[in-house]
Order: sequence, then structure tokens, then C-alpha cells
Amino acid sequence: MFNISHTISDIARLAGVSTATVSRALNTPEIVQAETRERIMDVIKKTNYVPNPLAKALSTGQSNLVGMLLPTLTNSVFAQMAEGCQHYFLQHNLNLVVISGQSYHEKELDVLKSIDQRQVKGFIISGSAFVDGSFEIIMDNIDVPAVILERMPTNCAYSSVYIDDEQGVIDVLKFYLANGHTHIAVVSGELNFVASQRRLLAIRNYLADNCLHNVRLSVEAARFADMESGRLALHRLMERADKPTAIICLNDIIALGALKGANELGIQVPADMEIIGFDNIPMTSYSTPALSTINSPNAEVGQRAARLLLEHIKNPQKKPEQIILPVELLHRESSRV
Amino acid sequence: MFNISHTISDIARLAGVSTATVSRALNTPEIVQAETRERIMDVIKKTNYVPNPLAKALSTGQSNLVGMLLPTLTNSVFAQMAEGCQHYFLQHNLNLVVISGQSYHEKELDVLKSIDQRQVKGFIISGSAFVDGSFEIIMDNIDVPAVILERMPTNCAYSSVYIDDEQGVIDVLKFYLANGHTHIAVVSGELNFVASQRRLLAIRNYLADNCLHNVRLSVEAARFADMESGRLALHRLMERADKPTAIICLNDIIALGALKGANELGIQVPADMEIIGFDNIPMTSYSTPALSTINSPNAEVGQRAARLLLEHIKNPQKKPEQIILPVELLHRESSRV
DNA sequence: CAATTTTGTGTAATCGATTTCACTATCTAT
DNA sequence: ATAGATAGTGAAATCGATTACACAAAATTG
Repeated sequence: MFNISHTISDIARLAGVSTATVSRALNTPEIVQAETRERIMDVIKKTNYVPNPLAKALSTGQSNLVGMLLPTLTNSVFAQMAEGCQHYFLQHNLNLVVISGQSYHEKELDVLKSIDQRQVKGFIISGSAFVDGSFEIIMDNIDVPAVILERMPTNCAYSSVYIDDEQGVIDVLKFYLANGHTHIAVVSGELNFVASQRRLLAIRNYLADNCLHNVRLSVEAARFADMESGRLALHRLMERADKPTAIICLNDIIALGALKGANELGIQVPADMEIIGFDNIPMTSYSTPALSTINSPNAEVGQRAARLLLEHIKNPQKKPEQIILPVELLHRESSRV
Repeated sequence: MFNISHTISDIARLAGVSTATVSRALNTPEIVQAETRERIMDVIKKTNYVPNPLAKALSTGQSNLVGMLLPTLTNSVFAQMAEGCQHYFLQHNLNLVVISGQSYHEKELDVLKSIDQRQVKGFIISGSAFVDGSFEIIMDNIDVPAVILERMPTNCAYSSVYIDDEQGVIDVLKFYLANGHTHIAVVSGELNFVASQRRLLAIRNYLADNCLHNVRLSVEAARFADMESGRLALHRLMERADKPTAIICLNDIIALGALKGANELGIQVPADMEIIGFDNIPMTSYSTPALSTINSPNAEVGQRAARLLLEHIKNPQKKPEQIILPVELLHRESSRV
């Protein structure tokens, strides 16, 4: 194949120079004589020589790997982020080591122990599944550059990229209020996940700040990765004496479950009940009715994070930077525009 | 953090032995004197020493990385396979480098060039997105152990794990025939993908082998990753003079699109039209009506492949092995049982 | 008890790069 | 023409492990 295991010594011998010169021709071409350089480059072309990445990493202390910590891959939100990162990294000859499916909160450090930091240039870490405290524990034990996804800048030592999810849920809330709803429900994800906490708080704050005391707010917790929990949450809401007439679901998976639940109970969506989700996963266009939701630019989140990380790697002095990406409320068929 | 960059020399000095002995204590403990070994191990425990994986890989020629080539991550089928692999590898201290989102058929070798084979122990390669010829080109250029996912054993040089998708589609076909349908449609994925070709052929062969000439078979091609293409395919089918009454979709994404299309046209599913998909992605339980489909044990496919790959790595003499995992037709609400 | 094997450990080479240092040849400045 | 700077290259050290080889001490053998 490409690199039939030629070593730098082979190239040096073939070109009649020392390994040092070959290395220079590759890494600092300007300091080797044009003629010599071309001769070396010729040999390299002919032999398809590629420096052994392990040896290179060992001697420079710089690998070509970047680690990515994700709660799961099966949620398309994270898959899209991963692809966004990867796309960017591939263009820069970096490969992505994906560590997913670890529940961050069980044994926090196990996640990190699974990969040796000496073999990665840096980390991209999804903050979505962190529960209280685990974030700090993990970040304290990271000693390569890192960029955080979807996490508010509580810890400004790191750059982060996140979507403006507070704005997102407030847009939904405003929309519901404009439609005259007086009893609104929120179906959250796990209550100890930051994503639930922040979005829920944003909603409560908005109501309080605007003195909307006449608006009733019901909350049911579900699980972000589990449609069934969304379905069950809807059933629980409908068992209540006074039923909400509009629901904000904190992600689409939960929303699709809730929609299923509504369909089961014969509730007309959106006539009798409006439902809006969060994330805009591909499936939302294809449910019946098509789900209104907040679009989250996941691939861009990943891509931006990748770019930020590279900047931090290249320039360790770089100041942390917070990037907030706007979201957009998409009305499809589960809301009454 | 754990490995504050202690080196083997540090440990050797601290334990009052040579680096060779430390290395032996770690790799072949039985050949070092119990007393010495314990002293070394003590130091290692105290210092949290972990051998530098790069140095280790360089000197042994064995890395702790496995590469995985996938057409995409955003299809949950592949995400599940990836998680299945990863789960297994993590237990064996191996990390997964995921290469996805590359269209195999454009510049085949670019996929491989993006990762240097010297830094991985082996590959797990999804065969799903290979088009004619590209498989051979890629496999010819691989010189580490590899296991193929979802690809028939045309090339028996490699072990592979695949699901019995021919059986799957035939089960659907039989079911439709038993329900008395005489015009059945197949909505395939890309026609140059092996997955489309094989499943389509299995259906045609079954009809031919059983002399079912009275059964009409219509085929529309869609794209596996694109719901919209499934929706459009359904519309095309319904524009025909004679319309099919049952549809086999070659994956769930396409099926959900088709279901959407049917809903749009006011077609009653399953009363006027039965639709069955393939894969059993999580969403299928939550569409309206819930989609009947063929369950594919993706995580198990990944896990089995991971195990096979490890066997090949440990024992290069190991004979290639083909594992076929059974599928199961799941009736939900889009078929009439 | 001498001869021989076994056991345990250290020295040094090796993996394949990068990089410091030293050296020679050329070039500039006086 | 000579001192000093500069350019271009090679020899050798280095990164942090593993491992072939050598060697001394201990155990076995006759």
C-alpha cells in the first residue's frame, strides 16, 4: 500500500543524504538547499514515503489524534457534531478518537482513563451529559487543550461552543403565550443534566421576570435518549386534573414520544394540543404531524469546536473564547402559526 | 492527572532496578523475582505510572488503536454498530478511530489515506456503502487485520459479520403474498450499493424460484440516508396507472419517508397499503402508524466484529469466519397481521 | 565438589522519527 | 587578503518504551 514501511533512513540512503536532511526537507524545507531538497522530494514521491506517525509523535510530543468525549452516538445530535468535527479535522490530517456511551456520572475518571492523553493533541468534550460536579472533576484532570460543547461558560478556562438554547425555549414560550395558552407543560430530560436545568431555568425566569403569574407551568421529567419516556410523560400530563394545552419538549426524541402519546389518546395535534421539540433531528419532518422544533446547528457546533481546538493547539496563549450559535424556531405541523 | 509523565526510567530509578526489569515486571511478570517485582509494582502504583502508548507502539509495532470505516454516523444503524464495537474494545483497552462520512466511491483510497495504517492494529470496515469495485480496491490496500461488516463473503480473505438480510426481505415478501397482494413494490436505496442489490436480487429470485409470475413487482430507487427520497418514491409509485398495495422499503429511513408520503396522500396504512421497513431504528415505534420492520441487531454486529478482529490480531493464522446474524420481522401498525 | 544449567538482572541496541551541536564551505565586510 | 558571519549538512543524542545479549549468582547434576 502507500507506505510500504519505508523509513527515513531508506530515504536518506536513496537520496544520498543524512536522515537529518530528509527530516529538514520535510519539516523546514526553506533551510535545505533547493537542489538537495528536490532530490529528496523525488525519492519521497517515488517511494510513497510517509513518516511513521508514531515515531513522529514520540519525538515531537505531538500526535495526529484528537479525542472526542460524547455521551452517545445514537442520538443524531451527537452524531452530527462528531461528523462536523471530523470533517474539519480530516482536512487538517487529524483523526478523531471517539469515546462514547460512557455515563459520565458513574465513574467520571474512567472516561478519561480509557484514553491516554499522551496520544492525543487535544479533546473535544460534550458537556451535555455532565451532572453536577462531574464536569469539574474531569476538566481538572485534563492536561491537553480542550474545547467544550454545549456547556455554559461556568468555567472560562476553556473555549466552548454552544447553541443559544435559552433563547430557543423562550421563543417557544413566547409563541405559546401569544397563542393564548395559560397552562404550558415542559417535558424535560434528566433533571440532573445541565441541558435540562438551564432550559428549565430560562423558562421559569422568563415567566417570573415578566410577571406572568397567571400562566401555569407543569413540568415532567423524561430521558433525553428515550422516546418511550416522552410518551409516558405525556400520559402522565394527561392524567392530571387540569391538562396543559401546549408542550415544550427539551429535545426531539422526547417530543416524538410525546407526539406518539398524544396520537394514542386521540388528542388532536396541534388543534387541541401544541407540541414543539428541540434539536430538529431529521425525523421531525416525517412524523405525523410533522414536528415543530427548534433547529440546532449541530454540525456547525462540531466544526467550530474543531477549529477552536486547533487554534488552541497551535497557540497555547490563545484566550478562551465562547461561541454561541443562534437557534431557530421551525414551525411545521404540530404548532398553530 | 494519572500519568504525570513518569517514564520507565523514573520508575527504574525509584525502584533501584534497570528499565529492562521494569518492562519485564509489566509485560512478563513471571520472569522477574517476586520480591523485585513487588518493589517495582509498588513504585508504579504510587506514581500512577502508565507506559507511554506511543513509545510502546513504536517499539512493539502494536498500537492500541483500531480504525473503523463507516459511510456515516448519522444513520443510527451505523452509530449502533460503532457503539457495539467500541463497547467491546474499551473493555480490552483499545480505542476506536472512526472515519466516517467519506463517500467510498469517489476516491476510494482517500479514505484509507486519511489514516496511517501503522498506527492502528486493525480495521473494522462497513461494506454497506461500497459500490462495485471499490471494495476490492480498498481491501487490496489494507495490510493489517480487518473485519468486514454487512458484506457477503465474496472475498473470503476476511472475516465478516452480516445480518441475514436476504431472509429478512423474503420474510416480508412471504408475508405480503400470504396477505394476498399481487402488486408489491420495493423502494430500494442507491442501486449501486451492495445492500440494495443483494436484497433486491433475493426478492426477484424468490419470485422466480417459486414461479410467482402473477405477482407484479415494482421497484423505485431512493437513497438510504434520505427520508425525502422515500417520500418522493412513494409519490412516484402512486402516480402509476396500477398502484402497488404493499411496499417493502430497504431501510427504515426510506420507509418513514414513504409513510409520510402515504399520509400526505390520505392513503390508509395499513388498510389500503402495507409498508414494512428494514433495520428497526428507534424511531419506527413512534411514527404514526408505528412502522413494521425487520429488526437488525446492529450493536451485536459491531460487538461480534470487534471480537473477531481481536482474534485475528492475536492469531494471524486464524481462518476467516463468516457470521450471519438472524433478523426478525416485527409487526407493528403498518402491516396487517 | 567441579561442571553445568537455570534464574535474575543489567547493558546496550532498536523502533523511526526530530533536533542540538559541530563542522566545512561559502560569503560578506573591512 | 583576512576575520567573521552565514549556509548547508552530518553525527549523535533524544523521545520512551522493548528486547537480544551478556553475565553473575544460585541451583542442579553426577
